[in-house]
Amino acid sequence: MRDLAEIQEMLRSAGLKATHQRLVIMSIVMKMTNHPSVDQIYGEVRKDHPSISLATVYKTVETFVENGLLSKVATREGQMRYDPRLDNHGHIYCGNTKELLDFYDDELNELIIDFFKNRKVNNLKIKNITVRINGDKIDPSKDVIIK
Amino acid sequence: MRDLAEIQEMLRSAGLKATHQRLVIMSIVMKMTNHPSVDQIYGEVRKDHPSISLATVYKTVETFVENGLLSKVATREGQMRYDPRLDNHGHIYCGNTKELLDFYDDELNELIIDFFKNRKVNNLKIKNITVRINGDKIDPSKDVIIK
DNA sequence: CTATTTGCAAATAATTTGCAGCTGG
DNA sequence: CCAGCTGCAAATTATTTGCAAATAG
Repeated sequence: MRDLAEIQEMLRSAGLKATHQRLVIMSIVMKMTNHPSVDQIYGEVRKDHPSISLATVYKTVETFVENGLLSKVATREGQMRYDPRLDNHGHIYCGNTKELLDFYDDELNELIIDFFKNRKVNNLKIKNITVRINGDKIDPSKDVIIK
Repeated sequence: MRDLAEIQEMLRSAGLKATHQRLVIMSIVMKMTNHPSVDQIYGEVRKDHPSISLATVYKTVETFVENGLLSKVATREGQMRYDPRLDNHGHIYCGNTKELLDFYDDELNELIIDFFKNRKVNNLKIKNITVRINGDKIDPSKDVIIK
């Protein structure tokens, strides 16, 4: 768990004012592991800080994305989710539970990087390449585990 | 270009009534190569068939997706697009032009299938695995080519 | 002090719904 | 004929915007 001073520093070095609202929102998003939607973030925020508005949550997470502090992912159904992890990773999307899960696999990353070294993609400046596994959880009360 | 009789047959064998609206919409989606949005489909539809309503286009493409005649993909920004191709393929998304392009690469498919043979994904019924390349077109007037 | 940021309420955009009337088989 | 489909308009949902008041640095 990161403390507020650290988040404050993170915001400053991104050139953003470290407002109360931003500190609250960032610390909550970092606590929520599973790619929350704006509504879910707002739901958490309002518990302790009911005066922070929904519009502020929208504006704030968008600011974070623009400044590279969060990334933004669409689910298969087009709902936007926010992810505090910025490094290269894949996603697992469970259509039945609507969960969007990170998955890390260096071997897969390497495989894909190697693959595209041998292909030439013309007229495109690649920002990133992601692998997404879509499926349904068999037992919704248990976790998905890759090994 | 597929003819109407063929589409009619396709609808019937999916257990759907071959209505005028469905024939028009399906033939237009099959003509549009680059993953149209509902609005883009509606834009084409109304040229020749101004009496077909937007709501009908929404309902119809959704019916097609439910019956496996089209697939539905969200762009990185969460906009829904419809794709007449159902086989396994990757997507290239150009952030600047908002184009969503199919890309076929058997070698990559095979690589990924092999990779997941050696991984065990527990508690998930996998529906599909897709690779998405996100980037920006360098020259928006030219095509992206992979070779 | 002042450029940014916030909260509110209203605006916009995308999609869904209820229901009466139409139509394919 | 009649279950399923369509068109319309209204409802819902998600997100954005304009602007006056608040505030970080």
